[in-house]
Amino acid sequence: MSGLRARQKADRQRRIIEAAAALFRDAGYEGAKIEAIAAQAEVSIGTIYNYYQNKGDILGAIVSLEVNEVLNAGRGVVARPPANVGDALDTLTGIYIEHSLHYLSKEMWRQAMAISTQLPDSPFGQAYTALDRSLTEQIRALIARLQEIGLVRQDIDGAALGELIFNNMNMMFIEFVKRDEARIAELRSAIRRQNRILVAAIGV
Amino acid sequence: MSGLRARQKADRQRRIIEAAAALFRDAGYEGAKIEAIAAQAEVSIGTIYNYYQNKGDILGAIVSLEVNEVLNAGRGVVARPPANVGDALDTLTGIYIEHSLHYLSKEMWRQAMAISTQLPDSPFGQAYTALDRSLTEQIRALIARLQEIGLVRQDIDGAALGELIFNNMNMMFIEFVKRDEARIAELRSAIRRQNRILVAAIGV
DNA sequence: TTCTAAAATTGAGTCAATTCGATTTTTGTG
DNA sequence: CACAAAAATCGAATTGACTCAATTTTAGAA
Repeated sequence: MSGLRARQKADRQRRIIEAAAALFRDAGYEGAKIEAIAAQAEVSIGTIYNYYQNKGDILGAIVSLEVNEVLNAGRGVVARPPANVGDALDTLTGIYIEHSLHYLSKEMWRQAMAISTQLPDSPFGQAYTALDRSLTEQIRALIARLQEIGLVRQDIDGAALGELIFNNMNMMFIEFVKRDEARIAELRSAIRRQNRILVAAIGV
Repeated sequence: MSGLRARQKADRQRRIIEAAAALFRDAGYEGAKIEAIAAQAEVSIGTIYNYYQNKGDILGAIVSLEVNEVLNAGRGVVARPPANVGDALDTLTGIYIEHSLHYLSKEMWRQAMAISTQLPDSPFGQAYTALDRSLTEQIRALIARLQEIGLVRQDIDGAALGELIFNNMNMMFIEFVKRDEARIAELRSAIRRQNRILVAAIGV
């Protein structure tokens, strides 16, 4: 059986995440005091630190949920890509970007990115790096798929290309979340413009 | 005349920066307490906050010095680029990367990057964004130069290409400073490998 | 059921960045 | 030189993330 202790643990963890997500959304990351999260989750401050090493890790848990959803959504595109290199890249990129602000505000993204650079060895820092790598791998998989189909030249270094595309998209996304007034549509078209150079170079 | 007040101000500012730079280097960013910086600079805590909005801005002032040096070093390459697209990009990128750890440790870079994402509207956040833009502009200038010389095709969208190259390099640099064990040589060769795809595509 | 060790919770206390009102210094005017 | 306004300095008090030793709860053996 699943034991009382295990059940309580799962329940407390869920309450902490729910309380934190609500407060991050309403008050912002800085505005959400640990004391308030603890009160809302009906646990003590100490318990929160028993579950998470620091405030950033709580945000990290929420970010991971989001990015994993994005990765899932991307699988479909890799499996059945549009029959055109430019569209294929744009569709995958589009899924990433459109989903990105579903649960996380720009401020939450900024904090998450900052923490992952500041503390690359913390649990969240490592998880974030792993998520970035998964996204890179998914783009590489798309390119490999396009090479199989014959839409991308076989002699292209797919691994390097995938990383290049991811890095550029990611950097554009970072700039995007840094400017509150930046719009998703502009971000997508800027990335499309940059990818166009690559598309011309790698198509058969 | 330059007034007592103005002279004292400049002198205090210099002392704060010198004290902070020394302590950041010796104790790390987190380890350098504001109280210690104040003591070493022979000013009070309050005075430090009169000159800088927060601890991050002090680091920001130091980072700006460094990046401006890098930009200066880059001018020479743009003026007289190597007679080969791949080498031209590699030389400029190389200057950026080799200089980067001259005054700033990886930990200082991590903190600086984190702060610039976390607080994009703080004085340092805006300065950092401006520095990134200047680097992008310099790469664009190099490409424009290569187009003039006839080494890069005229019909290439130089602005988009420059941004693409900068974004990729910058993202690689971020990953580099996140891993203490990463080596400069590996970073450069990874970037060269990615640029190779572009070089093949844009050369005449 | 009773008891003990292990696991988990708790919140008062610590630490360091940042604030802010009182105090001091500089400037320029008469 | 004397003086008042402006500019700058100062550090004690505030704030909020995080720690840790004491306490409570659970598991499971006898």
